[in-house]
Amino acid sequence: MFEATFKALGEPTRIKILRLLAEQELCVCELEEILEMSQPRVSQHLKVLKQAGLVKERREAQRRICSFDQDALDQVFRKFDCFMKVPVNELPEYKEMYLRMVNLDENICEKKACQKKTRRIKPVRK
Amino acid sequence: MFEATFKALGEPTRIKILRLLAEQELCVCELEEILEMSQPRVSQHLKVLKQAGLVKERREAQRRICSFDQDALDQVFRKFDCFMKVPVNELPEYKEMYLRMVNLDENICEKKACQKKTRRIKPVRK
DNA sequence: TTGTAATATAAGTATATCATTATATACGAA
DNA sequence: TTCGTATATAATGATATACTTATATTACAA
Repeated sequence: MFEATFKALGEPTRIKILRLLAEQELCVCELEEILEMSQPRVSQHLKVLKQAGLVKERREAQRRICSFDQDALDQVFRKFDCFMKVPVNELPEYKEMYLRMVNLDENICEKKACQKKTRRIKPVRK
Repeated sequence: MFEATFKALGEPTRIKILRLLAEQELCVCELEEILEMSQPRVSQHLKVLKQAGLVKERREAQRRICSFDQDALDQVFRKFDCFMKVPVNELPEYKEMYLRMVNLDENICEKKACQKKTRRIKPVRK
């Protein structure tokens, strides 16, 4: 859910595009000029941003005017904040992990080390 | 600056680790058990999270106990929010882009199309 | 209806990232 | 000081991502 958003934000070119769009709406061609980047490069990054819901598009003649969706971003951040702060046992997708967490053995590490030892056929220590 | 953070958050395994650490501090071995993942896998993702400043580490005998740094995350988000909301001409690293933006030619697209046309040696249209 | 502007997509390549297996390191206990 | 636990790192392979060049698509204008 927020993965696409964070991935989109984790790339410098996309950050630049987003920052410019936060200032004013721009078409692909204008971004190309401002960023001094090739048209496919801009276009491809815009696609990622649109799929992440961070950029909206409006058409005007042949141009596609892009704009930054601040509300969408705020919403993702709010959701992420909730996700991180709610007790983990209230997250269905973490149910199994939660059970393993509360049932953690004090000596879990030693047990694992033991497993490794038996698995290790040829230790070959220098 | 926030790039490392967003990159770190844009990966499902790291999100899981972070979410678990938000519940309680855990050592590598315990994460390994809860996530049912290999030790190097957990260790490598933790490294990314630590480098992004999202995870802190405390030593206790041989174990390294990891914890989630909520304050660091909050701070990154606040900084990002400022970055996105401040006027772009106040961002030194955007100075040149800003100048190109305010000097945008109305007919920038047509000019670019013209450049392409002269560059295109062999159009070879089917 | 055809040409062209504006943008998207495809193909190819280079680099980055993720996972695994194997090995190294660091430190405490015996 | 040696052994074993806990973790880190290296090497490798597979997949993903970013960028370029080339081409396709779409819609307006003549």
